[in-house]
Amino acid sequence: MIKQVQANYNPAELEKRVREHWANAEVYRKTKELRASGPNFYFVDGPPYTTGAIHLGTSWNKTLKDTYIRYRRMQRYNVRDQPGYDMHGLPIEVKVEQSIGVKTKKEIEEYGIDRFVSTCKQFAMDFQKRMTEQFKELGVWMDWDTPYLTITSQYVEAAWWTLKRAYDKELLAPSNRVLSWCPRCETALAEAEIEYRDEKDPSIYVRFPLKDDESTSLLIWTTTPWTLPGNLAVAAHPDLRYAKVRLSSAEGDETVIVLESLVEQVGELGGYEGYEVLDLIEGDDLIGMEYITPFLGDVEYQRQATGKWVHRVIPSSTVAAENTGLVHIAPGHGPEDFELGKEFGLEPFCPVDETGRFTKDLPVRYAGMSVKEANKHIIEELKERKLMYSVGTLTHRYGHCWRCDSGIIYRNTTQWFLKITQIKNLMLEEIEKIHWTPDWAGSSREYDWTVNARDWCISRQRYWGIPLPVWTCQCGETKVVGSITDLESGNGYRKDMELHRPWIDAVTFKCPRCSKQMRRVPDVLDVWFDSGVATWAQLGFPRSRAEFDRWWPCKWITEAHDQTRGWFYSQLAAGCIAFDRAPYEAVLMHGWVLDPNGQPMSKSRGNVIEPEKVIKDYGADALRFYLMRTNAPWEDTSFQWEGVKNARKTLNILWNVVNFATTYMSIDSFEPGSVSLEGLKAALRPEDRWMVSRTEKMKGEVAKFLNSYELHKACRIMEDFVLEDLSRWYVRLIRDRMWSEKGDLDKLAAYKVLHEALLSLTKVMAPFCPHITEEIYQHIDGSLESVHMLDWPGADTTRLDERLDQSMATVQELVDLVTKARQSRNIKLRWPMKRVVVRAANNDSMEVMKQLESVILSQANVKVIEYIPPGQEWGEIVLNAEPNPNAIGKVYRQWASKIAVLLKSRPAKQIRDCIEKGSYSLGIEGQMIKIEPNMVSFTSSLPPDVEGVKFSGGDLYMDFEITQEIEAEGFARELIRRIQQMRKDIKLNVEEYVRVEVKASAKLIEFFRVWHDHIMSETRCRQLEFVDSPKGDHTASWEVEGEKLHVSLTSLHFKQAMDELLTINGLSQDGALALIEAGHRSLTDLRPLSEEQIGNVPGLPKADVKKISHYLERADEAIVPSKDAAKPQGGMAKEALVPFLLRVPRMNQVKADMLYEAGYDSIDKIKAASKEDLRKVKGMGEKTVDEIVAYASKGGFEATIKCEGCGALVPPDKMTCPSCGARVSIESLVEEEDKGGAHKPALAPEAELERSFTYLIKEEKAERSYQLFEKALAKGMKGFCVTRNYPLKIKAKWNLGETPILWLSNVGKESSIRPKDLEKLSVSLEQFLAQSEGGVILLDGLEYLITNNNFLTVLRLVQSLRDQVAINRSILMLVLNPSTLDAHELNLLEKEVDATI
RNA sequence: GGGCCCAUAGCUUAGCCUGGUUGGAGCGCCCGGCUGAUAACCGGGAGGUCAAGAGUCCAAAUCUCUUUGGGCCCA
Repeated sequence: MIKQVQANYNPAELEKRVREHWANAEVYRKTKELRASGPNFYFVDGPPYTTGAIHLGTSWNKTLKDTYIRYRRMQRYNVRDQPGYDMHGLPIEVKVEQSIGVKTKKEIEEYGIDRFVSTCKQFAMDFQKRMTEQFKELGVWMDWDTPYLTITSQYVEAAWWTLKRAYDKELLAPSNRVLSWCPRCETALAEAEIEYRDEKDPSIYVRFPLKDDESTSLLIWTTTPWTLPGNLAVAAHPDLRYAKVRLSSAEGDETVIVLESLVEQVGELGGYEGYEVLDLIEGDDLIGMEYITPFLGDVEYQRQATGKWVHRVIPSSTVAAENTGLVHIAPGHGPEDFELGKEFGLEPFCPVDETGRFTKDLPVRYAGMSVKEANKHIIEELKERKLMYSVGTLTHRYGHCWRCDSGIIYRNTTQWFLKITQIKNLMLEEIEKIHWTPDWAGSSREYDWTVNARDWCISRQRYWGIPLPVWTCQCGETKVVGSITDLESGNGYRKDMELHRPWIDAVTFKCPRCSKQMRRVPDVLDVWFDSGVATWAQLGFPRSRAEFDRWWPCKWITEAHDQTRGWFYSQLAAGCIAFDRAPYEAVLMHGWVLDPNGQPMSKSRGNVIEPEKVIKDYGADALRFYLMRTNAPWEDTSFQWEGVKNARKTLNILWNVVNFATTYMSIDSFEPGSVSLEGLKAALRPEDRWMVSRTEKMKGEVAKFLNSYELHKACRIMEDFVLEDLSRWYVRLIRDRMWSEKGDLDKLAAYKVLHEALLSLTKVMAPFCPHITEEIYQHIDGSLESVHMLDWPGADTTRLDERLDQSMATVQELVDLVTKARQSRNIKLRWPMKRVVVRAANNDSMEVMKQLESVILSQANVKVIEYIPPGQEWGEIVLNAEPNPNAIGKVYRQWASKIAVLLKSRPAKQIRDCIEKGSYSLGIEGQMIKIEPNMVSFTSSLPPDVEGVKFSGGDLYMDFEITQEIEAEGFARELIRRIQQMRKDIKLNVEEYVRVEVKASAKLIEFFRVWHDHIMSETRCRQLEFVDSPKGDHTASWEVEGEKLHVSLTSLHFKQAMDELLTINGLSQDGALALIEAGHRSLTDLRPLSEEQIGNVPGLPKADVKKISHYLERADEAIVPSKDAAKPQGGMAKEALVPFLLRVPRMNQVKADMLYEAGYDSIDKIKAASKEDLRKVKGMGEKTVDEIVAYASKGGFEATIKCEGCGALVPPDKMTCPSCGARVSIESLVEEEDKGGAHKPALAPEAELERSFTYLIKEEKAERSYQLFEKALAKGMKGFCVTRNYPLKIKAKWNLGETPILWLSNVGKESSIRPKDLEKLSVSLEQFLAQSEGGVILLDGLEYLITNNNFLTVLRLVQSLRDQVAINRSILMLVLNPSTLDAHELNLLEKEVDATI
């Protein structure tokens, strides 16, 4: 069944409602169950890190995931969608440190590792919950109830198992190396944990004097002075040429060795003006040269250091031709230095402790000083000791700890490594097997990163992480625990123990070799390793294999490009270690959401835009649509509010189209399932077939782009479909058809096509915008509980019609051209155009035009289309022959002017035809004159008022000739517009009456006379006169289409008098006007008049005369309202009731009898019964009860059904069609009913409305109210309807007879009342109440009045109306959509009325 | 310093792979229309050295190279 949607698209409310529906009906669970038997699709969620609220990038990430999960489900895949959270690691430790106010590891240990770790866990859990809520707000469907968390024992076990695998394959081993180190966190860092940013550092050139010749120095360059105490060698490139050079200046000279090519540069830097190359030395020959290291005297280690290469020049081909070409080597302070040191037997001397301070290996003046601090002291000291050649500063990129931002240092320690270098080739092969989108994400980026990868240091000297499962013994024995079972043999193991530090540290093993105690290496794992095992950890592997065998490996993942070094990599490495293959098969690498200026969003920049804010303002669907529409997924998106706004606008237009469709379809009770497109084939207009074709094309393209991950293109296809095809074209074309007779096939065809288009769009859009599509689906179909349970709609290529598509494009172009031409000539679309002439480019295009002629006629507002067959000229084009006197004169001299005259007088076409064939001849004075092509040129001119233009279908001529009729109507409208403008200018009340005097040409006045009445009614004019000199309150002159208009306008000041007179109950507007025009402008004026005198007022309707007298007599009588009438008790005979009951789905004779015997002897009683009540009746099952309630609340007992066989109407108490005898089928209503959830309207307790009562009827959409109203009317009561709906629609839908309908609208027509004008509304209502003793008023749309005024004002109106109703023994029904008010207001309203329904 | 990606109107972008009339849209701006989708909707207009430079070609937004700026990932 088609249900009309709410008039306005309100995403906040809609999305909340949809999510409630999902929750209440357990739609997510049911959808998964529906697909349980489909092919498996293992999706793995890259776990976000639980350290803050989600940002827009996370929103995009989850949106992409959700979209594809939904899409795959629609394709019937059984998708595994467990969300994950990454919950260990330094970031959380840092946050917790801040919250408990500690800074160092020492302080943490004082605080207690157990307390610290518990706090970390709590912190992570809190954020996990918070983030989950935010993801739900986005409409993401994942298995939120059972996420995988990296902190569970199951997860830890999987990580351990993986490390054990690595150990067994000799890929896990401790190693002493120089690594990046964070001095604040006091732990080693992996490459992935270092962030680079610009920083200023000293840039110093230092003299290393040669041992054999201290007057000559090697010049080295460094940005880290603090590494100089650790210097053990200098590296030179063996293949480059160096120079020994004397640098000189006025102040002295010195001799240094630097790279030859850098001599000049170095000299300048040292402030020298001249230089002399003393010797050129090949790098090779420098090798072995001994120098004096700067801290030789001070540092015990340096003095003691032994080795062939200590304090000598060593060769290295990594030395670059920069700075001096000589590189200071400190093997304890740099990875490359370390490697070189290993090669040349230099120990990694590292006088720096874990907090980044110098150790006691250095003299007291440095010991205990942080290296950063030491820099300036070292610089000073080197200056004093004349070893400093030059000091400067340099801005360069320097590594920082990813969490605390401290500058990293390099230290030499022993850490545990995964030997990536040994499995690199396998990893590279696997990268090539994975399907990457875009392909360079894999072939370039991931490949490049992996090629350069080094062994992965996975040990961290911290607390909150997966414990390194390595136990060691003093004797050197090592044990790696690969499972909880392995752990059970340890001392201190307790069942189900917490596997985190410090608890795990208590577990020890007896060494199998020496029987001493083995203790755990106290490190925890690099948190980047955690997520690497996600694909098997979440399946419970290795503890259980079943899930693993069923799902693994993962089919698809999607994350941002920063995960190249992150999750893409960690999974690849872990997978290759554990299973010798990549754990995922396909990757979509997406971009980042940058701020509006293209900068990454970060707290430190202060440019973070929160997704919640965006959702609050525009809705999750708009945000999702924006994110996916704006860019290719793999490109960064610079976030723009405008973009989201625009997305919302698109959705709004879609909503409006749906509103349009459902309005008419629901009025006509259109059943899309009752007809097929094939069945309607004969009734389809060309534009319908066009729409059908467009729909199929759209479906196919969306699928195509989804498959290629070009979501932006898919979104644009859908957007174009909504805006261009539906809203701007098809809806425009079919609008008129909506108003034709019910059951008209032509209309039915439009309904069906529009419905099909909307349903198809809803389906393909469902993965992108899950909320709005759900709401639309439930209104236009709703046969399943959710749009997300539907199958993906394949495109029906047999319905494609490329040619028609092309034709329509041509027609659209034509209409556009006409619109454009109208605009440039200032001819409005509402002035019909006399004709257009199409000169078709070919037969095909002429056919096209003819086929779609009706479209052109209506959309271009043209009276006639004329066609000129291809190849022919339009007969009305005038061809002119223009003689060229110059050319003619040269040949025929004296005859030239005569020839010219003759040429002009002959038919130009004939001349041209002959010339085209060869030549044209004239005879003058017996001479044959031959006209050569150069002697004449041709011009063509169009008839007056015709404009010609080329278009893709040929040539188009538009005839703008304005006939008398067109002109008359046009000018009348112009005058109306001018008068209305003048009314506005003097700020006249829109309801005030005026007198208008017009001076214009005789022609215009003639036109105006034709339209006289129309002009008056459109402008609330009581007197329209044509005079020579218009006079009045306000005069103006206008120039319209070359005509002069002088208009004067005078307010008749009727408004106030009208208002006063209309307080007379029942007095008509015309009556009031008549009184005023007769000079009776107030109630006081009327009092002295006799009934006869009143009767003599010209133009006063007889009925009004009575009302006035009545009013004058009644004065202030008070009538006490009676509220005590008993409610009706209508029982029905069993035989009468049962047939009604039998129409309820699931009902049968036995059940119906039982119901009756249980006391439900009337329809009303059944309607009033709650589910609980009905359940008490013996034999009533839950499902049956649900059906009864659903049936009753949908008005089933009152509804007729259209017979599928013959179309006749079947009354509500019949099961067979009275006309053809076919049995009607009743479908279950329960599913639809459940959907609304919270807002189920209360059922009307009685069928009869009580006189003198005011009712408040709470309905989402006024249905029941109108039924009650109809009933009251049927009993002969006079009715009065006030509604914000369009009156004709109401009339079409309900049988209201001649009942007056007052339209609440800002349109400003006579039959309408502006919603702000409560005064007028109350006057009209009171008037009705007074004139019809015992009438019934339906006031539909109370919320509209409330939003346009304020609540209390409306409440006062309700009070006064209620009293009037009671006095007049009438009935007032106030219809209200309860969801638009808050509870408090609703309460107040309910107090004021006599009964609430 | 290296790898990858990006650069088109004030903003967001299509077109580039496969070179070819006048580089399309949307938003914003200006002007207008409609008032039976109306807290909407529709039309028109102005606005572009296609980041800069060089090359290939009859022809370059498109292909190639260089430079500049931005993003990510690394040294």
